[in-house]
Amino acid sequence: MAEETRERLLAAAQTLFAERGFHGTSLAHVAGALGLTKQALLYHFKRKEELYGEVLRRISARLLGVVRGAQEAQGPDAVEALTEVILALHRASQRDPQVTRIVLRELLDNHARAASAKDWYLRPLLDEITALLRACPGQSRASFAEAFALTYQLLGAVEYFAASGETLRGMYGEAAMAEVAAAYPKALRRQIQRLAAAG
Amino acid sequence: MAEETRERLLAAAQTLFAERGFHGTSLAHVAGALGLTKQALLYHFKRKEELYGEVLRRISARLLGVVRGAQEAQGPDAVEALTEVILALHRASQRDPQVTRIVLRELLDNHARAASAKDWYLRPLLDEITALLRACPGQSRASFAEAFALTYQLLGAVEYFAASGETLRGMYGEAAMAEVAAAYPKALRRQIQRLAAAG
DNA sequence: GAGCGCACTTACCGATCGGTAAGGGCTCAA
DNA sequence: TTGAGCCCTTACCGATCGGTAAGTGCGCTC
Repeated sequence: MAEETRERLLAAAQTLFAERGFHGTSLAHVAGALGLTKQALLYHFKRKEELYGEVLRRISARLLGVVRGAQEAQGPDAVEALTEVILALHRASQRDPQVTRIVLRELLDNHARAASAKDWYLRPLLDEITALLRACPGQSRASFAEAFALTYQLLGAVEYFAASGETLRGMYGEAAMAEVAAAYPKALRRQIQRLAAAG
Repeated sequence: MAEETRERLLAAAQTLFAERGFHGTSLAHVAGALGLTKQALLYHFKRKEELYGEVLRRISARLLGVVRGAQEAQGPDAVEALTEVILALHRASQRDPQVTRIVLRELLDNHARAASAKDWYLRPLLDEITALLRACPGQSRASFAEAFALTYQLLGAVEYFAASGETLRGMYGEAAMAEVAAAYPKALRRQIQRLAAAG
């Protein structure tokens, strides 16, 4: 079946793009991961950019799903919803660091392209978190810029940590980093509560 | 003079590595930025890795200089010193986003290599910030893991924002992002004071 | 002014890149 | 039994990659 091969190719491509980036990943390498030739890959995706674009599209849909899901699981309380959204992003990024890696790479590689695209694929995510933040009692009088700065601090804290995971484990050891990983969501939660609470 | 050419090659290489990554940067491209052939570059640096390594070495030395400088400019007050260190890193990353981009790329590309290197070139930076944090009254009873989590949240907030600058400007416009950039150090300062203060 | 070495060139190498062209084997319908 | 179409193959293309080998011109020393 073509559909199954397509899925497996996309999975292999996601792994390799995350690991080695767009330039560092060859079509032959992706196809080889399934025991196929690169022409089999080119049969399913006409160009390398098409393959990459499809990987990105699925990632962005999935991230948005994480955010929406966390948001809906909570009631209308903005602080709780914001907390759950950030923690859900943190959990997702820890469970599957590939996604974080690719998002970061996209930020680095295609900042020129992304800059001209008003509708960057992560923008809905940013806008939703910022809106949630401004709905919190502690930030009710915050300007867009102030709320956005806080959004980015939260997002940066989540994503940067996820991207660093493997390096940190190598540096400090598995045990020490397990402790840090346990402390991380608690610290995130505390930070959100401090800045979201009234007063 | 050889030394001057070497410096200019390193500067060009830094720009291109930041922009397109290790795999996406060719020796011919770096040399071409100076109007030279790639063999001129290979005369000064025997291998591509040697060029890249030298760029990394200078960046790490410079970052450590920023941290040490900010630390020494302050008195023995840990909260003030920590604040100044983080803000100095923020200013440096805003002034010269290339450095941030390369550090992030290194995190993504060489996590396997970096993981086996116990002395990753950014480790002193992490350790110093963590030590500063634990010297703050609000964190005096924090474990290493707890303090390290906070360190990484601060660092992530600084670096992720710097790496995103160009994309964000393209998405939200120059004016809006100028406001955010103005709000950012204030938000960082507030966050540090909240978590570092006694109580 | 002959010789020497520094800084750089042209010429070339094999490997690998993304992508095209053409064909082969398989299934299934008529 | 034949023909169509799907999925994948081998064969090949020009461009570009990092890197080697062998000069070349220029300035300096003796």
